Amino acid sequence: MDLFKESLNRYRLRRTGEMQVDGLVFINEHLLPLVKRDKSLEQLCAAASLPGVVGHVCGMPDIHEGFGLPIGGVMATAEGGVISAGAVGMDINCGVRLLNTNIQAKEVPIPVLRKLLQKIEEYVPTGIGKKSKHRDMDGKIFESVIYQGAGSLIERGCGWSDDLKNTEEKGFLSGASLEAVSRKACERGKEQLGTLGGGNHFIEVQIVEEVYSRVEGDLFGLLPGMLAVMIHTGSRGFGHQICTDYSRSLLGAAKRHGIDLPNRGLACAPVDSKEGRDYYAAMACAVNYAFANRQMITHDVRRAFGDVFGCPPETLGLKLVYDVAHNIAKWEKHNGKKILVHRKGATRALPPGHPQNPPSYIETGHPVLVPGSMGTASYVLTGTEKATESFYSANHGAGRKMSRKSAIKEISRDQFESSMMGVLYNSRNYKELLDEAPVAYKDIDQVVETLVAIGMVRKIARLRPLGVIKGKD
DNA sequence: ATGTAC
Repeated sequence: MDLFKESLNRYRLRRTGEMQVDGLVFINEHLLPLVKRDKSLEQLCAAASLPGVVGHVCGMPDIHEGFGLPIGGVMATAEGGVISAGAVGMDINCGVRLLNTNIQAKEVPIPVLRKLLQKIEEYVPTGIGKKSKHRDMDGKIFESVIYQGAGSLIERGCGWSDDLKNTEEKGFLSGASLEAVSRKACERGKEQLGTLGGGNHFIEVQIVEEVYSRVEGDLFGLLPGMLAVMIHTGSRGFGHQICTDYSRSLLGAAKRHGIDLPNRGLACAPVDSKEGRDYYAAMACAVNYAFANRQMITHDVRRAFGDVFGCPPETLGLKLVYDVAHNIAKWEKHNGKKILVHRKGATRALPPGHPQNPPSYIETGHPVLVPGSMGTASYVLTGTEKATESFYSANHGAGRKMSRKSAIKEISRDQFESSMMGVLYNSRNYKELLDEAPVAYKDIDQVVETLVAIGMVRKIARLRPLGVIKGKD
């Protein structure tokens, strides 16, 4: 593997062997050794060998090994190129949304915060395999969610009209078709709308700890000392099943279309083939489902705030700052060409003035939401014109540095508890949260500063967790 | 990430 430093925090993986394009890795000296311990750079090289890949295959500073494309990877293909399920990820449209509030954190004593977390948990089922409490949301409503995304729920009173304009793609991707989705996936999906899930998914009550740029902070409704709520979840068992189904069928498709796969995780088919079109249609279903899932949880979080503070939720602010997808493939125009950008553990980060920004954020660029690990800070960023090489993408979080298995084995109780000082969390048994312990993740400040130093993103605000809800069994 | 199994 031929990796060399080209400029500050920017490394080139030069084309060798089957690679069609170079790779670019945005990383600093502190993070690079962590990345070299796993197979993520090899996985970038493998992705660079797929037919029709264009530009550079990119690695973000939070990159780590995944199934197919590494998490923290961006791969774009041209019309006539391929689409790959493993380059989107298991959790299709895993993403983050942020709500602001007009509540001063210092006015909320710990017992009230605890009550708030309990009330949210009462409304939002958390953990693997959990089912929706919105039993009225199955059947017909499932179908409208699949085709209309978050808007379908807002029409039904589970949200405010402004929510949609502050959601990436207005909460819906066109081209969805349930005909491309297995019955099994639908059965799983129907039962899980409005559930959090497990793993790195969370709902956090945060304090706006620092605002770096007043103009954007004011525009996003993020003022120092105020409470905010961050929601991190995706398409649950629905998207997972779709990825599982297509990872298999795309293997056969690749073979039929004469594509020599570097590994099974990158199973793919030409975008204009039957299999490629079907995967896109199924992925769009899961994208819309995930936007709706975050919308439903938003609705439940607002209800919980209203209950605990004893007033209508809209009097507490609770406006949707933004909602971004972290795992998605989308047709976008770059340099005048229509390309299919696969982002897996990467966030779109449009620069100011870009027409795809919502009108209210056109002057600044939309908020880029980057969650830290449980117990550590999250960031709100904006994109810049310098991120053209990554197709206007930024990192999606801190990124793991330990596997779940080794985290459970190696992290002590003392280490866990000291890393969670000052943060409420919903478990008495620290062991069930060990795989998500802050020490299992890279340093979020290092990760964010890597891109800030290059000028690919700007810091707007830093949010510190006060209370976190994680999924557990 | 995930009813951690075809």
